Amino acid sequence: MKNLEIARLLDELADALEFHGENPFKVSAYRRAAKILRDFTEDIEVYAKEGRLQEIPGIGEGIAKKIKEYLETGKITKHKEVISKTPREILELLKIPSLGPKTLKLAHDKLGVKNLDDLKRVIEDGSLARLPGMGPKKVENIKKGIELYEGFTGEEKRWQLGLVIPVVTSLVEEIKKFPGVKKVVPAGSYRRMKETVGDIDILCIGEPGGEIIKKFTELPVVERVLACGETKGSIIEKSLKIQIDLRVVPERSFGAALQYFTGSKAHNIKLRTLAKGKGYKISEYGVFKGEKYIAGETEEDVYAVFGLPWIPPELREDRGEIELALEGKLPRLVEYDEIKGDFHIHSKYSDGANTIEEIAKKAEEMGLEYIAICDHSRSLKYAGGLDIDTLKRRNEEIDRLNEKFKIKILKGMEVDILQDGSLDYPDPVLEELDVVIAAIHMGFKKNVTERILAAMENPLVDIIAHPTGRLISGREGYDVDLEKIMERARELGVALEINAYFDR
DNA sequence: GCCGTTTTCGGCCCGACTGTTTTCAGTCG
Ligand SMILES: Nc1nc2c(ncn2[C@H]2C[C@H](O)[C@@H](COP(=O)(O)OP(=O)(O)OP(=O)(O)O)O2)c(=O)[nH]1
Ligand SMILES: [Mg+2]
Ligand SMILES: [Mg+2]
Ligand SMILES: [Zn+2]
Repeated sequence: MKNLEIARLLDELADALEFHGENPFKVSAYRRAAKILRDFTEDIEVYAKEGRLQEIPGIGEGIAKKIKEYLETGKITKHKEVISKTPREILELLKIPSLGPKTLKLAHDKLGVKNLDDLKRVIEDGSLARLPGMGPKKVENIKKGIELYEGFTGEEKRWQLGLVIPVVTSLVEEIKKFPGVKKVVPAGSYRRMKETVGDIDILCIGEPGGEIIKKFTELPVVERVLACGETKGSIIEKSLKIQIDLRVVPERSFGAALQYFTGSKAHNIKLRTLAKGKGYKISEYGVFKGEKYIAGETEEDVYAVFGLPWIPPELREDRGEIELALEGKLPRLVEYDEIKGDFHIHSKYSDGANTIEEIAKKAEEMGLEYIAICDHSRSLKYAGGLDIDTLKRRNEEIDRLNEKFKIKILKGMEVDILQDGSLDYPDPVLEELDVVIAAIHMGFKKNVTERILAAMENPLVDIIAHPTGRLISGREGYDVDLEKIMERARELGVALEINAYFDR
């Protein structure tokens, strides 16, 4: 699939055009198209072949032509042209916080800055600070930006959602203790439950101009203060070196502000444009008609002004959710309280963190009806895979615990699919189990589709674990024909796992 | 560059923080 390659080129074209001072709306149009391609789940080449590119909102005549050109020739002439008159390393410098396209262009035109070393030189010799509109403080901020930039390694840094949860939870508790704070909630990509987050966004109710932001920037977890104003502040947090943005609004704006701060940006722009068309204005302070405040206390109120139901944050990506909401056709999402059990739990017998008893207790507290303990099988040595005797002992322990607990504890295993497609235990061992998950953990490149298909043919196999094999910010998925696997799984009644662990 | 039951031209979301300004530009959310 060439979606990502094309997205990268369009983004680079946008950066270069912006550097050269092109119309900002044109620049946005390229960026928007790049994002659409990056989020596109189908192969753009198929769309191109069928002549349907312009059916995609945000892709018009010009960009459709460029996509076709790339698919046919492997390049985009316009991109080549613009890049050829742009110094090779200069666009990279746009990643430096507080250095944007205008300043960069100025430094390039007036001082001949072409790369990071040039930039550092004009900072040190004072020439950057003497340019019109520049001054010592701006230069100091760019200098700090360079330090941050050199701290990121290579690509834009993002954090797995599960890794930031403890930081967010404890921070929210800290902020709740500030005087004058009524409510504190996480927003941004964290609330939208994205796989990874680029920062942490937190909203609170309080009086603007109070001490809240100042206190936030003085917390012990603060490594560096990036901004500190009346209604918002930004810091870098010590343990993860992640940026945290705090926004403060009054109570009557809480819903509008939560809507704004939850995003996504594209969702906000779509909603605000819709409002504007109907003669309203939406900001983080509320919905307004002229000067008049119409709504803003809750998110429901804000959406309701436009005849929309409340839209779950997980859907707010401008991927058609606003159109569906308008038609009253939003999909119903599975809620936590609908989850009846968990089929994939590792215990201390293999690489889990807890004993089966501890797990059962916790699961009962969570209101689950059943759990399946599915430890790793014997070949997976690095994850404490169980030999047949240990498995037997573990099963006996589960029998004993089932007498003690109300919750049903199932005997399961996550059995490795070996290189030849056979399973890691003989059938008589599998027959002792209530649940058999089959999974590939070794040989990701070798005949994955065939091996999974072979494993599914065994009538003792109930579930295929993590069928894509991807690790979020770790590893591309297996080279696997998922459609083939889905088709056969349906025929055989084998379940395909949706693994919700935060790096899967 | 994209887009359109008020438009095929002329708009394109809206606001905070900072530094450099004497009324605003740049950067960011
Ligand atoms: N209306 C509007 N809202 C924005 C804009 N940029 C950001 N926001 C809102 C929506 C975002 O979800 C929210 C937080 O901004 P972030 O830059 O932290 O983005 P977000 O958390 O969505 O993604 P991230 O994982 O941090 O990259 O602020 C913008 O240009 N316009
Ligand atoms: Mg964010
Ligand atoms: Mg943010
Ligand atoms: Zn596994």
